[in-house]
Parts: sequence; structure tokens; C-alpha cells
Amino acid sequence: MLRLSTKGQYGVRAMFEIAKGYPSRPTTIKEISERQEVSVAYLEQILNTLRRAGIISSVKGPGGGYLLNRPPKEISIGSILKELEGPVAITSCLDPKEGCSRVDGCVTYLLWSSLGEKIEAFLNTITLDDLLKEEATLKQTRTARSNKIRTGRKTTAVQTKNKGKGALDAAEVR
Amino acid sequence: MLRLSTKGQYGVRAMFEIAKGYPSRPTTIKEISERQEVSVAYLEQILNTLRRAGIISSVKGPGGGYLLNRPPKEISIGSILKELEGPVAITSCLDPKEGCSRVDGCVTYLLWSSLGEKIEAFLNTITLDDLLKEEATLKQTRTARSNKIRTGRKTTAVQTKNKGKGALDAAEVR
DNA sequence: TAAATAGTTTAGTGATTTTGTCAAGTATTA
DNA sequence: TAATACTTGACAAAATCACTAAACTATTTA
Repeated sequence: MLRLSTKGQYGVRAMFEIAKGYPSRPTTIKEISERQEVSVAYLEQILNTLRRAGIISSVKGPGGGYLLNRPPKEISIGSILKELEGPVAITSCLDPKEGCSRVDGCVTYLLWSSLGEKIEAFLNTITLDDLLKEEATLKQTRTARSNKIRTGRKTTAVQTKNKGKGALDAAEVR
Repeated sequence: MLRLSTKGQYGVRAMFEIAKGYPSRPTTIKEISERQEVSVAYLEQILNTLRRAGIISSVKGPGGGYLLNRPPKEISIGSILKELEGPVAITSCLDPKEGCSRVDGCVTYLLWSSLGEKIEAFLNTITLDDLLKEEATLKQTRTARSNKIRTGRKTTAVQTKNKGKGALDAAEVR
């Protein structure tokens, strides 16, 4: 339940690839396609939306590609998903485009709006920068994994590194 | 994005109606259908699932209907949704039935699993009892509304009443 | 014991959304 | 000016959703 569409997922992963080139190296659709295993045609659609939303810019011609308009730290996952999928609306009664006549007397209205707000708050907290840090620790883990059993829990080293708030560190996940 | 299916929504609303009859008065599908504006046939499907899951019982014959198997306080919204829609799986890679080969190296995996855990934790906190209390305060609000402008924020009276943890009170929602 | 009440079970189906592909075109730069 | 890259819009297969239909089974009360 509460499945996120592939469009949103691919969008976040594409933005992550573009963030890797920040601040100056443009990332091409082809690169993103290969690294994230998403078709070029579909990515064009997705990145087009994000460009029109002002989150990224495109540079044409050889050596061209996509660039972040702001630093990774200032681009939240929530802002990406909002452009690709619209605002979080757990139920149709919470969708600005739909609404519901029963709202006033409905006991579940508050429940869903409350959940939606929690989700949005979380997604607005996590940024592309957190994903970049996450990638770094993943690489560490991969090289150090041979003589360790993975617990699903992050290592102590990670907690030390991502000491800031908002990061996807162990304390937040477990 | 992240839309909950009507099946889950109707299920929660149906359970709320059944909870109103707790502990002894059985609620018929017809009653639920009329009060919650959901078709009888669709409710049959939904309640059947919940009955098989052991959350409710059915009593056949005249005077029959559906009953909660446990007190409203012990039935969480999360437990209802889990039966109707399966576990929270924001992405297919988190679905036990699907999985993903890229998991180990995927920077977004932790992000989605973390979000899913937060959602589940929230839904497991809210119970049918909270909805019953919510209904009571809604009734209060409705009668007291004539000389007040609704702000979308709950009144102070509500905050005082639902002082326990886990309730859908103002502090949790805003 | 029969009639009324109420729940059970299994299929099926139209509408909508998702998840893309395809093709032709436009823009930029080495 | 060739190579590279982005743009746009149409289109369609596949999946899911949101139910409906119909025949059935079980229980209780008159």
C-alpha cells in the first residue's frame, strides 16, 4: 500500500546522478540511463518536468547535460516528488483537485491529513546531499563487507560521519 | 502521490462503524453501507478479508452482523490496513513479494525503507478508540460552530480532552 | 421445519492510471 | 556542418482499481 510511482522513484535517482556532477559538470541523460537503468525516453519526460519546475537546468550541445540549480543540500526529496507526482494526498478528499462533501463530519479526515503532513515533513527534511553522503558510506561498507555480516543497521562510523540533523543516519532509520 | 486505495479507506470507516457497537451490538453491512456511503457488495468483500484476518467476527441470522474481536483501543489503523492492502511498501524493491537486485548499491533504498517505517509506526499508534473520541469532539464542534469561524485547528477543549498519547489531537496534527 | 435474515465466495468487467515507447523535430557547439 | 543533445506530442500495452453480479451457505425465530 501507499506505493510511490516509478516516475517519482526514477526522478529522485536521476536527481542524485545530476547532484554528483554539482556544481559544474553537466550530466547527460545517457549517463543517468546507464547508471540507474532507466530508459532514455522516459528520463527525458521526467527531467523535462523537473527543468520546467526550475529545479534543474539543461545545457545543449556536446559536453551538455543537466545541472542542479541549487546546491544538493537545498534540494529536498519532497520538492522533487512534488513536481513529479503532485502534493501528498493520501486520499482523494485531501486532493485540492477533488475534495469531498463529507469532510466536515468525517472522522478519518483528520487521520489522513495528519499522516500526509508527517510524510511531507519527512521528505522535506531529506536532501540530495544526504543521498550523496549515503553513497559515500555505502562504498565504505562495500569494501569493508567481506569479513562482516550485514545487519541492516548502519555502522558506527556512519553515525559519526552524518552527525547533522536530517541525514539518513541509523538513529533516524531504526 | 502515495494514494491509499478506497478499499483501505472504506475498511477503516467500516471498522469505525463496527466499533460504535462495541462490545455487544452487532453492526450489519447494510447499516455500514448507509452511514458510510459504500456499496453493500464492496463492503462484503472488505469485511470478509478482515474477518478471515481475525479482527472481526460475524454473527449470522436475524439480529446478526459484525463485531470487534478486541476492544477499540487495541485495534490500530495499521493492523486494518495491513490486512486490506498488505504491508507498507513505498517501492517495489521493499515489497517482500518483489524485491530488487540493485538493493545493495542503491542510495534510495534506505530512504524509502525509512519512510515506510515512519508511516507504519504512525498508523500503528492510532486506534479505533481514537476515532471514536474524534467523533465525539466532532459532534461538539458541530453544535458549537454556529458562532465560530473554523480555523482547521482543533479547539482547546479538544486538546484537554485527548490528553493521552497516540490520539489525533492538535499537537500531533499541526 | 420453513421463511427470513445475513453473511460467503468467486468471477467478471469497465474505467482509469501507470509506464513507458516512438518518431520527428529543434538547438548548440566543436 | 556534423555530431551531440534536448523537445514535444502522440500513442499504446499492461496493470490496477473500484466496483457489480450471481449463486451459495449458515443461522435463527415463528
